[in-house]
Amino acid sequence: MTGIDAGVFKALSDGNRLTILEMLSGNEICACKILETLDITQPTLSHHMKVLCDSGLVTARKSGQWSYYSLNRDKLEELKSFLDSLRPYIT
Amino acid sequence: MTGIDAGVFKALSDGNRLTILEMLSGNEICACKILETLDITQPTLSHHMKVLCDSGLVTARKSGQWSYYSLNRDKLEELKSFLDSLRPYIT
DNA sequence: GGAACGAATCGATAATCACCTATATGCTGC
DNA sequence: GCAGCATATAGGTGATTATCGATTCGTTCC
Repeated sequence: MTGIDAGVFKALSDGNRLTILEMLSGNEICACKILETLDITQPTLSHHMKVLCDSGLVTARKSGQWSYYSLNRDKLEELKSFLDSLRPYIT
Repeated sequence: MTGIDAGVFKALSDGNRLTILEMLSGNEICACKILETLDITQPTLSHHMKVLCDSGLVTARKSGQWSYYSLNRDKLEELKSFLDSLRPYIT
């Protein structure tokens, strides 16, 4: 109906990815910095960043050999709009 | 950090469950009504409703042999608060 | 009690996914 | 070119999950 994609929520449905999003709040962060924080290997982080980017929640910027990530405002707003459209039943 | 549970998003990460939530927007609906709409079997619907209830997004009410479901306002607010806490990076 | 109905549980299966190791790619110096 | 570093991809594995048919449970009505 609303046309929102379950894929966005699938991207959010992992503890490590939620931690990454919290790290990105207000910041643009390099992959290596995220790797220091999480207890996962580099390929696994790369996988998670791909999921987040593919979902549209995160955008990537490459500078030389480094990758910087940040939150995508539009997608966040889209998510909030969807949640706002869900009205609890008034008894 | 925020302490939000990835399980809530896991519950949202399925197309059928998103459709169910949209059906529940503003309404309290009987399971049999949902079953009419979705192209799934009754055991599968029962599974999805359990996932939604366990996540806290949906509450169930039994009346005789019927089960009625509705959205849980508090959990929805919790979700919105989390999304609000995610601030996009200002360039 | 017994039939009928809505809903939950059981058991199984195919698909998805998070994670790893190993390897490849791409960029930056020298 | 070559060494070194950051990141991406390939391939594989164990765990989770969406789905089904069959069955069970609980309620209603005769």
